Amino acid sequence: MRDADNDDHQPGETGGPRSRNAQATRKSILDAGIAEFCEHGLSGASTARIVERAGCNIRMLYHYFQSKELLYKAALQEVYNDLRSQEAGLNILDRPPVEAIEALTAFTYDYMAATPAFIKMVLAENLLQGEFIRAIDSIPRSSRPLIETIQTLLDRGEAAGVIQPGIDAMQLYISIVALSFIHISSRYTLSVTFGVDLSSERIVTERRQHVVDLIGTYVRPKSGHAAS
Amino acid sequence: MRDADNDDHQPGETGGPRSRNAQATRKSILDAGIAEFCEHGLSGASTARIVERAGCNIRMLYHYFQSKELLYKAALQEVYNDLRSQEAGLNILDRPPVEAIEALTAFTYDYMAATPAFIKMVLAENLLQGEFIRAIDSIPRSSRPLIETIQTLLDRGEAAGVIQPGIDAMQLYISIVALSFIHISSRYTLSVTFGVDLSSERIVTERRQHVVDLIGTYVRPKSGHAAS
DNA sequence: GAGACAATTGACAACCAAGTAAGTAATAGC
DNA sequence: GCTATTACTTACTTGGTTGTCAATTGTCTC
Repeated sequence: MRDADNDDHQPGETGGPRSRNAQATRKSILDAGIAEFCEHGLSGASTARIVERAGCNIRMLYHYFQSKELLYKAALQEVYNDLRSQEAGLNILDRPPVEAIEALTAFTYDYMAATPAFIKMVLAENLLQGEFIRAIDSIPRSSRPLIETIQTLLDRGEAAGVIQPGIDAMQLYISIVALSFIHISSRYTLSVTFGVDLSSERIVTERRQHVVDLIGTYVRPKSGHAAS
Repeated sequence: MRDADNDDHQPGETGGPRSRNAQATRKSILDAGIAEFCEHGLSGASTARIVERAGCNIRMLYHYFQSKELLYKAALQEVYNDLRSQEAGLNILDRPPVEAIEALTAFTYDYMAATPAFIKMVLAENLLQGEFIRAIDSIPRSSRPLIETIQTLLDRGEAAGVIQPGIDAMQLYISIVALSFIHISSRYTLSVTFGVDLSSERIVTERRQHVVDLIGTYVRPKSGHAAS
């Protein structure tokens, strides 16, 4: 990304960082934007605070991103790109169906636990009714390949008698996300209404087991003839 | 709170509405506030739009609620009160354990589907890190009675051999909420990434079945000796 | 070292927000 | 009827917002 790209005035490979480090400034603004949007949403975010976090002048934000909304759009794209590229490294098709689905569940759970920024950006975007995510070229239908992979696993497992017939791949994946998502996305409200700290390591670990169990139990055949 | 209910200078029951309808004005501002906070969150909400929706003057908002934040707090309390009072009418302890848990699941699913304002307020409040929900007297630990009810059902079912031993009541309830929540709370982002309209009646109905199934399968004993 | 150009900046304009002061007018009690 | 109360309103202040202009400074090429 650093040098293999689009600067039409690129004066050739010199090896050192360009002038006063434009790429680093851009990145620091993007990161600061993600943090700020996670804490305050789009309308609550302040461009002044963003550049304060980034340690640069407000003018740079407009120089690199034109407007607060375009920065938000770039931030949204960034967090989705990260998820998709991590998913791509999973290769669950190589594994036995039930094991593969449990691995996907564990991966999703761990990803959400490790990446609160993704969840917060998703919350913010849903409060905005998906106004921006629709307009990012790389995102629409980007989950389709994963759904097809899950469907393949379900078909294989069903044929082998190790998976309960009739499970819908999309509903299953939505449920995996749901179970991995809620205790982070609604951490504060749930913690208060239960009187328990859901961020505690004990609860997070217990829940991981619970979620993998729940999905594992669901996909296995009910009638106990798990042969083959 | 101090001004929440019966005015202490209530001059007796006269039958007609009080003077220039103070209660109706207050209620219309509260409702308009809920709608506005659902659409824009706390910081994105505009007091000018709220009073426009409510059909009254901006000064009335400050007269009845003192500030935008206190109106937000009142709105949050309102949506939680509604959920708790509906839950209270369920009486699931009278029913057989598995049936009771499936009924709770169906109720939760239907409530979330029918009450998007609850979900949106929860999202907004979590983006605010639960700053306000903690400060509402009636809410902290308000889910505890329900968790105890679920625990009682699980114990009974376990003793009768109709429920899988070792299930944690809180984790189970979190999962029920999760499964009922996600397709509403993340409707826009999920619809875009899947390329499917999750609000469609077909999907919503299919998902209800899926969720009840998932929970029902999980709580039943795995080893097939569902006796008694 | 000189010059050029890109990265960066301080100061500011235009705007919109929440919240307020001081008043108007409709209703209730006498 | 008249007076006191109080629901309600207009017009405004104050402060923060996004976005911009003109100028400055660092770095690279010559």
